[in-house]
Amino acid sequence: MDTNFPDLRQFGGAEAFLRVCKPRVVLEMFTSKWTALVMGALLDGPRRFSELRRALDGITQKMLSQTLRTLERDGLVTRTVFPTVPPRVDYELTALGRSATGILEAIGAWAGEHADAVIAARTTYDARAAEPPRPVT
Amino acid sequence: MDTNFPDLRQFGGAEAFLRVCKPRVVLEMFTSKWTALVMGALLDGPRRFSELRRALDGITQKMLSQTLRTLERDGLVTRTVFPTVPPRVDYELTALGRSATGILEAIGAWAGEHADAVIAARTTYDARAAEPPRPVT
DNA sequence: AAAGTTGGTATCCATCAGGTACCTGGGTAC
DNA sequence: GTACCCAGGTACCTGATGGATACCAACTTT
Repeated sequence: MDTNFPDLRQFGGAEAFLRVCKPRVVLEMFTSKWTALVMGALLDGPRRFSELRRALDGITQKMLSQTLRTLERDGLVTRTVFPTVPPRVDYELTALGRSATGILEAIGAWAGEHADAVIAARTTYDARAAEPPRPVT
Repeated sequence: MDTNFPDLRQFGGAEAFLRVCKPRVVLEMFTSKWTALVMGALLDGPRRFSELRRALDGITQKMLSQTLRTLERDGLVTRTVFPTVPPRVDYELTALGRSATGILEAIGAWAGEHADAVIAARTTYDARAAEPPRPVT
């Protein structure tokens, strides 16, 4: 089965390839700790900052605003400021953002089917690694 | 649209929730720099260590063996040692591992459709951020 | 005897994500 | 006066990730 794994030398090595690889860009959108959770909390519709902060019980202000800033920069979330008093800021998934949650659903679906197998494999592996070393007969 | 975002307080906060969240376990399988690339290089069939090292032009021995060790622990890859000389070690995707590449394909598919939009959004956002600050009329 | 091949491990170091703590600043409630 | 709400910003600290380098144990080749 000849799948088309690229010849990385043509890109100047793996490092250079990773910098131009679009799936990698997408993958990195979700690698940060809070991204998926914040997007999940926005699925039901727009939310304001303090609502999110409560929904994501335990997130710090810094990480919430940092995560939202990144999502906004990537075009996944809009930020709307109402110049009322007290100030109010709404965050809402864009169409792009909603479509991106499809990836999270795919991960969730696979996790539903296979996460237990992964966890079991880890347990087995760790148990084997902890065994007393073989006597060198 | 009432999607079922969990009440994190019931888990003792987001931090505690993340520790038991299976999609999170799966997500973290792919967060490390080389995982996806190594799995991609194994799609065509079993490969030995030095073949992978050449295919992943630029990866260090340490990172390759570390990544493979993690994949083996998660049950995605098997490691077969041939006690020949010089030593030979084959790595091969398990059925679980092959099914996990489906996630990478989903990411790749979404990237094909939307990565440009994300990149464009970033450019726009960065340009706006670099604008001279508004005069406070 | 020296050097190469294979598949590693050990050690040190730089970078960075994430967390803590404290700041702003206008307005309201006590 | 004091304290707290909102929506953040900023400085500093730490632990994990990953990279560079050196070393290793066979055994073969030159």
